[in-house]
Amino acid sequence: MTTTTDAERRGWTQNPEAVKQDILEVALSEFAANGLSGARVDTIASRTQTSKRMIYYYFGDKLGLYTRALEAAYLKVREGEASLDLDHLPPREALARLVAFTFDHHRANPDFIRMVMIENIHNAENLATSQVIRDMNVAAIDKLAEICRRGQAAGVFRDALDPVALHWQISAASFFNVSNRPTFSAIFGDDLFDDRAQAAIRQQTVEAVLAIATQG
Amino acid sequence: MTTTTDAERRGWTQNPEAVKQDILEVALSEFAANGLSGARVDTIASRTQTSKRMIYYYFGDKLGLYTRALEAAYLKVREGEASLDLDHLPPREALARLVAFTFDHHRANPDFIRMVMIENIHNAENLATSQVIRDMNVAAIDKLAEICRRGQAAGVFRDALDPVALHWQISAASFFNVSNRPTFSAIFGDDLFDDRAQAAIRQQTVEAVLAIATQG
DNA sequence: AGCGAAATGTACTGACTGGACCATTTGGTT
DNA sequence: AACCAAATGGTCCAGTCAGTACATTTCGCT
Repeated sequence: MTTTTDAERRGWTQNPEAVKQDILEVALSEFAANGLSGARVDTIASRTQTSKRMIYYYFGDKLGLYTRALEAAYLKVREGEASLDLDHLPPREALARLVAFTFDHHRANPDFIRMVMIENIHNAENLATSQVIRDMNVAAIDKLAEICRRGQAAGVFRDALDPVALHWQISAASFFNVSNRPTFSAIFGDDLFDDRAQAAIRQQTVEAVLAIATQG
Repeated sequence: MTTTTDAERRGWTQNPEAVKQDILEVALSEFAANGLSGARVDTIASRTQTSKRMIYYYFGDKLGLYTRALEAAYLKVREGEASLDLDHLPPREALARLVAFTFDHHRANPDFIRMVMIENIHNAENLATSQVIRDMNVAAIDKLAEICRRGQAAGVFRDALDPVALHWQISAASFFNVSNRPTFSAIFGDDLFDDRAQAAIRQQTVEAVLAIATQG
């Protein structure tokens, strides 16, 4: 992870990258847990190997730190998605796999979901300034667009099928499943969130998306 | 602040209910806009006809005010839903109408959506303590359960059809459409949120839900 | 016509919190 | 081996904000 092997002696050694990374990771979890205004810079600092001084040294201010943490969250999730290869599957199967994968992947990354929730509360003001994030996301939809193209060429998908609208459907289900779990289970109980029920929900979602995509 | 003439001074009539209502409405919009920790009690007070003193007099503390505002948001939305009568429609049409209505209704109540988002950020801790809200929501699903029952009796819906799981699907689409609009349009542009595109998304959602419900 | 409880106004405070300041150490370069 | 910029530590400050103390007004009830 870091080269802190010989750097562990004495109080501290200069290690800018490791310090930045340390701060970012703690900040991400703290912002995800408490929101932008709810998070405390002092708390972040205390959970770090370094000090508050370093936060301001590297990130300028609280908002700067938040923005970088947001980028880090997107980056981490998009990296996880990159491993998915669907080119060898026929269109319907590829789409089904993509939906199931997205569903599971969101479930596995609650911190990312929470960061996006928080960003939405703030009207995406900070995300809007990050070209990095926009590029990442536009790239993320390419995989889906390619599946749509193949499906239409094969005549199994509708002609009027907008990849963005389809992405919207997939995201809606996968995102909501994580973002609204607290209120949903407070009202209706936890039953829908155990592994068996989640598998059923996922299957339901796959079917719903396939129904939308399929040539009627 | 200003010299009080007799006319102005008369405005000082005791009117507890109106004062409470005034505070609640302002609080709702302020909490919805800025979140629990982001909202400022002083700002709420200043936008009110009354003073900060009254907020603490009637609501105890910030969290108490927030909880009451959350309840008010739920109440307002559930009232709007009550007007929907679907008993005279056949099951499939009733379900289609319910989905379309929910989609539009969520769109029309962004403050409610934002309050629920905020509550999810806080792990529904405050919602969990409010029996009022739980009752309201459980009642809200009755309408859907009745449609499911009729559809199954008529043989047009699947036997294994959980009303709660179906409600989950409907909510996911309708909620996400409002909650994630900022990030979504920051990344993919506003196109998906003009009236024409929204009508298409709504239709897509209706089809998706019908596909799930329909006897396969 | 006045008593008392409810309702309201004004001014204040104690704690928290983001951020700044100054001093010190490190490590590469000359 | 001296120097300097980058990196780090420790401490403090100035503004903000939730909440409070104290005083005053209203009004239903006798």
